[in-house]
Amino acid sequence: MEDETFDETSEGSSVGAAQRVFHALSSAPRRKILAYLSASGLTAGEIADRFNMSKPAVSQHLSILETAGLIRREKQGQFVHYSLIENNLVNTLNGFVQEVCPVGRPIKKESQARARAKESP
Amino acid sequence: MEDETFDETSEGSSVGAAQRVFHALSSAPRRKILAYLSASGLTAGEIADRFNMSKPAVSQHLSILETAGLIRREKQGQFVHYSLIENNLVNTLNGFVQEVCPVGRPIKKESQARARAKESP
DNA sequence: AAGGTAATTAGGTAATTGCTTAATTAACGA
DNA sequence: TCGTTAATTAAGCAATTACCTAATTACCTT
Repeated sequence: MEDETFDETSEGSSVGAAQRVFHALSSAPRRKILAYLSASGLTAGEIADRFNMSKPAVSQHLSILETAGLIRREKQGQFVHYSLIENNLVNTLNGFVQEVCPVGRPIKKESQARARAKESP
Repeated sequence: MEDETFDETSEGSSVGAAQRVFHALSSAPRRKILAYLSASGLTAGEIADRFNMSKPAVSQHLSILETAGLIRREKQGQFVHYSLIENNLVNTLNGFVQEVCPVGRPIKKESQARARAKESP
């Protein structure tokens, strides 16, 4: 059993990757940050400017997203540049859906339906 | 703009569907419940038996999952039968991934890869 | 109607979250 | 080297969460 997705109730080890990802996604500001980064990489300051929230607060959100493996941090001079790592998000969510809705059926169909809807409006 | 996914920062109305789903998923016990229900419907008691947690605690988790539209509650005599609603989960997660990783590309590919992996081991 | 079981609601508490402001670290430019 | 800007770390606080036990509601059986 190479599960890991649901075993994080057991107190044995640290928090588990899936738990980190789902926790990261449970916050509206953090999802909003992901959405911003999906368009282009941004510095911490540029991200903070888009929120009614102190810079340190945004910085914490960024660190949670980074720990979850959803974004990447790159120091460039005095700026810190953040960008999206799509893979972990897609793998985790998809893995979970596969677990809960056995076989790829539902999400594949939905995904295709949505793709069609976007192509032909 | 019929977004709604990221607008829940605005204090206008109540909590927003996506927020409820993501919050519901941020808890390991709740994800575990969904996994149990993916195999078959269960009564509240049968679910509680699978956890080292009081019945009322499990009941709360069930109510959060129900409010998020992820599970369905059906009273059958003195028992309460719970079962999965796949649609909301799939729609929300997929919608979010579409938002963050534009066009259906990544999750569709991943989904297919995983489906293949399960079919031919 | 009485007693038993299933489940939820109510009330309380310790731990965690999500922010704030102040202090610190690091890099740039004159 | 000094002042400025970018970003994080630190410290503190109000509000929320996640659980518990006790009480309640609903239904079934006799």
